[in-house]
Amino acid sequence: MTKYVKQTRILVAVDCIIFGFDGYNLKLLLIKRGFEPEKDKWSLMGGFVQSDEKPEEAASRVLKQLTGLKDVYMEQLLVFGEPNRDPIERTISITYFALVDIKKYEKQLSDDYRAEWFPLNRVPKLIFDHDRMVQNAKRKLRYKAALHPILFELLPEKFTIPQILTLYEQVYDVQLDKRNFTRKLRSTGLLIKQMDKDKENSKKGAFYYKLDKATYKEKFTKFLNFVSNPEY
Amino acid sequence: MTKYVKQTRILVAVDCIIFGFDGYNLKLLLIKRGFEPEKDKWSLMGGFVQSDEKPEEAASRVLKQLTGLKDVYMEQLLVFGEPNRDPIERTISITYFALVDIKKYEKQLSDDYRAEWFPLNRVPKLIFDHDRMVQNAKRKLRYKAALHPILFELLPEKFTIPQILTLYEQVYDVQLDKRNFTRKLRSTGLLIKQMDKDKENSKKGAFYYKLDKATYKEKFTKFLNFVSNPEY
DNA sequence: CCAAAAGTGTTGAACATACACCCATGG
DNA sequence: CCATGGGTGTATGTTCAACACTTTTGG
Repeated sequence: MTKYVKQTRILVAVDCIIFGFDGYNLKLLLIKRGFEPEKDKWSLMGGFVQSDEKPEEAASRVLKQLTGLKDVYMEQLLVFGEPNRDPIERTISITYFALVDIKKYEKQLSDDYRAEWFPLNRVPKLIFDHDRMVQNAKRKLRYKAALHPILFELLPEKFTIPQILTLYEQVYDVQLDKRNFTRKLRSTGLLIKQMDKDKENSKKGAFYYKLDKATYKEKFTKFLNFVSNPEY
Repeated sequence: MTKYVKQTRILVAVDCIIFGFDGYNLKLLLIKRGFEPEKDKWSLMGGFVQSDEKPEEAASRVLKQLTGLKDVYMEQLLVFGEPNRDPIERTISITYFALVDIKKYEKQLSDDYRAEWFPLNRVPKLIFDHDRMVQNAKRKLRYKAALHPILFELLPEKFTIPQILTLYEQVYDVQLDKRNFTRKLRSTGLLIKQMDKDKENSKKGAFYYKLDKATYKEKFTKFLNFVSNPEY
């Protein structure tokens, strides 16, 4: 059968907004662009969708290239498609956000792409419309995390309650009451208490917890309420 | 400057999942496809993104072509991009949902495209992956409408509380308590009571309301709670 | 006058918030 | 022994869900 005639074919790219949490700050992984235009400027990690590839496969591939990680939590966000967003040639970009455990990220790989983690409030100016992409992703992260337990994806396998608290405070830029927060968290049934403690951050030490994977999956679509009236 | 070499250019389309409400049932607007492949099969309304056009402009254009309506509530949903989803040539489709006041839709225009409204539970088999697109849009509609007052976009300028109740019941396929629902609705401050009544559906007659546009805009991003623990 | 739909009122339970205190321990 | 951060407990107000009754009017 014949092709669709007289229609414009367009370059399709993916761009990844990669969030990480180091225990203190929420961070964004950026790279220095290796080719023209805008060579050596800060940019999101991205790549073109190949001819035999689904967009989500392209996003996973790109993420793996940069971080060495697979099976990472990713979610499709907005498409950015203004005709002139890329000065070289029209390119439509599908954005994804990725939530990674920053400690699993292998430092040496970053050097290939000259990657760097930036605290969210110190992100440099980015190329093209990548600033808007980041804004949108931050907004979406807040929105989603207010209702679903996705922030656990940012934590290592073993984590403490004070760590989660800090994470939520970082994401929403608010102070939370640790007592009420702890109660809510425990009541979800998502946590399994471990026997050992993290003694790095305090003298008393804080118990480690693991995520109850079964409950996590089951309750993922249920609406939670860790943050009341979040701004997003 | 040179173009990006050796990359695949791909057809980019938009497909619109158009919801309407006739006072009794939630409906979907479909067309009979006018060209091969899959000519004369039921399909979503769609079109290719033109070379000078943003994707959202393409979606608005396509919607206007079919319904004659502009300034319609639209929202970008998922991108469907499997390499073989269109058998003729690879096409990536960006989906949008549109919420229209069914009464503003002019019947005669539909004939050009052989369009028809289908109650959501009687939607025929659609071409390609359009079934999945509809499923996704239904899910997203439920999700969004549980938290934000978007369903007002489906109602005419003047509407009654029993009408909104029916609408929510249709969307979530549940029975709601009219007393609790009415109280929640009134407490939002979104409604302005009119002096006249709709006498079509009951002997007593139900007061008309209008949407308070200012409050609507202001409260749009606030989380509401018309439906508790919605399935989505 | 009565059926059918609109509209108002009450109450107990669940949940959220605000706030105060004890615990463990490294230095 | 004390400063520091971890952890538990309680009282109060708000919100939600369950439920019963009155109002209006066309036929």
